[in-house]
Order: sequence, then C-alpha cells, then structure tokens
Amino acid sequence: MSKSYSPKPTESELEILQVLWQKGIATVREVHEALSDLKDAGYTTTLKLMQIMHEKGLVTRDDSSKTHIYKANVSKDKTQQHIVGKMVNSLFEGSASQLMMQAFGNKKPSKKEIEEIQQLLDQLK
Amino acid sequence: MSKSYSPKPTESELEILQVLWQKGIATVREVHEALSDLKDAGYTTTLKLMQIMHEKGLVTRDDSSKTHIYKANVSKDKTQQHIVGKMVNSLFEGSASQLMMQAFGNKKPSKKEIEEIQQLLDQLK
DNA sequence: TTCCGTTTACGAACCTAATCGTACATTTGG
DNA sequence: CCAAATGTACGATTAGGTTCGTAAACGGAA
Repeated sequence: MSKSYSPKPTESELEILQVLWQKGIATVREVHEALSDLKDAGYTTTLKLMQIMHEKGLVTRDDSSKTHIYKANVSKDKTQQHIVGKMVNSLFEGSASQLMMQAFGNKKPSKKEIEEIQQLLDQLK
Repeated sequence: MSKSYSPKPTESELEILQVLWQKGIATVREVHEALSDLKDAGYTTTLKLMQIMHEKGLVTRDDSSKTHIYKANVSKDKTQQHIVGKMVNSLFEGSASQLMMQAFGNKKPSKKEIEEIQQLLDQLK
C-alpha cells in the first residue's frame, strides 16, 4: 500500500525542505542556521514550521533523543515536478516549451547548460 | 520615465489576468462568466478582486460608463518571466535547464514542441 | 545538586488573501 | 412610472501561513 501525497509545501516550508534535501538529515538548529543568512526569523519560528511540517507528513523525525532529527519525507523530484506541472498548466496552457522560452527569455544559459539541454532533447527525439 | 512594477499577482489575480490577456478588455461580468466553469465564486468576489487589482495597478479600467471596462496593466510576458524567474532561483538554484528537465520529466512533448525547443536552442548557441 | 543554556511544546497575535452579505445607484423592460 | 435586474462600493468574516513570547523539560558543567 502506498501513501498518496499532496505535496503542497508553502514558501517557507520549501526553504526548509531545500536544506533537508541538501543535508539529508538535520536538527532544527542546523536548519535554522542554514537559513539564517537567507532570512532572519527567530529560532522558534523555524521550530514551529518544522513541527507543522511533521504534522503534515512533509518530514519525518527521530525523537528518540532529546534533540529531534528531521528528514524530508517528500522527494525533491516529485515536489519540483508537482510545482512546475501546476505552473505549466496554469500559466502556459500546458506547453512546457513555452515555459522554457520564458525561462531563457532574459538570461543566457551557460555552455554547460546548453549541452545538457541538447542532450535531453536528443533523448526525447 | 518608466514605471517600475512589482508584478506579484496572487493565484486568484492570475486567473483573472489570464482572462484579460485573452479577451483584451472585459467587464467584471465577462470575467466572472469566463471563470465560472473553472471555479464557483460569487459575482461580488470577482468584483472585489478586480477592484483590489485596480488599486494595485495590475489592471486599468474605464469607468466613464456605468459598467466599468477592465484591461490588464501588466504584460503576460513580464508576468510569466517574473514568476518563472522566481521559481528558477528558489527551486532550481538558478539553473533553467534543470527546471526544463523537470518540466519534461513525466510528460513527453509533441513533435512540434521539440522542434520549437531545438530552434530556440540553435538560436542560443 | 544547582544553575544555565538548549530544546520542545503550545498558544496568541498578526498579516494577507479570499469570500460573501448588504446597501445603494443605475439601467431596463413592462 | 415602477419593479426587477444589474452594477459598484464597502465592510465583516473566514482561513491559512508566519511570527514570536512564554513555559516546561532536559542536559551538562561547575
């Protein structure tokens, strides 16, 4: 039996997920520190958010020791796809290529990026 | 002197903008009708939203006659770019090609779409 | 043991977005 | 002309997300 998720993290929750995806596992303090140069919220704010995320099932935690250890419970890929997919449908009438043109509209990709895209494109053909 | 916009329309405002972009100009009722099969909110809800959008400068209106006529005051392109840009930065670490891969991750683009992308790609090289 | 720093838990306050009820003005059809 | 329909304006309410203050539990160091 598989869980059916509705991965709809909010803006703040997404920031926290980024840290967890990058670190693998982390305590509240570690997440808070990592976020500290991005935004300056109090420690309890981060704590509260992570508690809420736990209730929602966005993260799991090991609370066997005093200091709880958190871990993302939604995959980066799935979450990205969900959000991008929503955007493609709501803003670009389902056309991913249109989305791409806007993504590259004002800022040139690097050589490496161009190669990556070409590679993906060849694969699609 | 040019106006400096902060085009940060909300979800509901975006839905209304879609209609205005498509129709060019429209009354509240026309927008409301167009949205009616997408969502079922009361007429005054749509009205209120459009009034707020007017305050924010997201739309302009001609109120010379009793029934006001609205028009989008932010371009589709600019708005799309703004939102996509934000997403690239917050979710994809600035890599538009990564965004693209997610966009095409689960659903195959049509032949036509592939050609469009190839064309854009050649142009970038 | 006692004190201090760290951590969790919980609730309150605040903000923004969204929705709707109601009042009032204007237009239209009979 | 009168009533119904249509339109705008405005305020109240609800809901979700974010922030923080405070209290209580715990752990380690003196």
